[in-house]
Amino acid sequence: MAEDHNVVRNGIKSLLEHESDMEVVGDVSNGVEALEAMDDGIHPQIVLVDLSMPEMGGMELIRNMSLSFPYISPIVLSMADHEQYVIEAMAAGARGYLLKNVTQNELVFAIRHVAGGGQYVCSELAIRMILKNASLPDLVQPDINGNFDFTKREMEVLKLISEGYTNNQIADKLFTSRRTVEGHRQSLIEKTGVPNSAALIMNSVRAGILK
Amino acid sequence: MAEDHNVVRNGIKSLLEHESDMEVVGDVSNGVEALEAMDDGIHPQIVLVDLSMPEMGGMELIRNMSLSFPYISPIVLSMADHEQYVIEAMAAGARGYLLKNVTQNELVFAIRHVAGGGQYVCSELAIRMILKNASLPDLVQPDINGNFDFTKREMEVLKLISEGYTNNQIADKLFTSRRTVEGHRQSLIEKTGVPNSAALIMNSVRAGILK
DNA sequence: TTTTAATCAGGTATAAATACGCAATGCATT
DNA sequence: AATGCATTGCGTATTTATACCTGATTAAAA
Repeated sequence: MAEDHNVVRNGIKSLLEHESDMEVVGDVSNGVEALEAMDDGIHPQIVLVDLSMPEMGGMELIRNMSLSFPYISPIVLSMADHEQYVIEAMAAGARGYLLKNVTQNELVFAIRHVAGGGQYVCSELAIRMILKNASLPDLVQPDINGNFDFTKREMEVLKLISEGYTNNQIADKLFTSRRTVEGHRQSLIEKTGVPNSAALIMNSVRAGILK
Repeated sequence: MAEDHNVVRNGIKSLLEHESDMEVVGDVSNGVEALEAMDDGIHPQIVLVDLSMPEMGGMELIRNMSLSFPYISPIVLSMADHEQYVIEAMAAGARGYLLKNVTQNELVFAIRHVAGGGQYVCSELAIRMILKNASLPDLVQPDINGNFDFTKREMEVLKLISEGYTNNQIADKLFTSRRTVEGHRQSLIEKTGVPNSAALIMNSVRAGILK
């Protein structure tokens, strides 16, 4: 555990020690101490990391850890419920992100889940982010899609083109002939009024047809 | 439980009955039967709902439930990992969404969490949706794609490629030779580790390099 | 100062895409 | 029954892209 508030640290510590399959092998109050402990051979499966700590904060600790000790999984345990932090932390190498108001059950589950190789964001944050970020695309895209009318087959071909497959490879995947795929490709290009496949992809992404 | 595959239903059922605080009070194989059971007075705290069922599917069941039995919490348990389904289901009134490949631990935790008034989306889906829909361009993608450092010239060429120009046309615009442009194009493709220009564009847009 | 990286450029060869014309099938709508 | 449309498929020709190789110049970094 890396957490600068003693009360919090000890509270969570005693909480976890009640779990028969968990053991707190070290607790430090900032990132520098955490790295020192790991250099000294303390290599836990999981490190619970607070974001705001003196000396070296949690984000920097995670970045350092993922370079030096990639097999140790950091889980952020923070009060900061800014969604950007979640993204940033996960990008930096965190395997989980928990708010400090999670229940004991969720904390324990998250630790086991990450220890088992999973990733976890606490449900409160996850739900909020999902409903917030995903509601727009759902409403916007159907409208944008309306302007183009690609057929099902053309959509399949379009997707495979965007993934870099050649006409021959696409033909194999769709169990049809190269010439047919060529036909679909051309019809895609004609419909979008674009000179070639690169521009077709660009256009389709902009129009929200490709994700 | 509302699930049309007997084996699945019975498997999960026996799984849950091992939990001392859980009891399966009814199991049906489609939405109509589920509503009938509730009309007959069977009012569980939680209903595990499969999306694809005959007669009445899970989505419709959830919509009906949230009108007639708002105090019963539906949790989707489905193989469908389309992200739109998550949004749709939650909007329809589901309090949770689980993929069928969740671990027993996660299933049990999710049920308790929802029973306690929370909402839950299984971590696999949650993580995927969060990282995908949030501002990937700035934070996540650079880490995933790693070695994206295109030079100024490469960026110019990349932009022109995305606009559909051929190597020759690009050469004219940049007052250089076709061969040089070809070189830049290849280096772009190599750096991104992608097979051709269409995939290059797709990748660059996703990474937020092209806008 | 040596080295690295970017930009430039040519050669050669193959693979792939683009452009055009043509036509049969199946499927749904009118 | 007829119409439109999607899907399928072939042939031919040209253009473009891709995959290798090579090397020169310049500017910045080690």
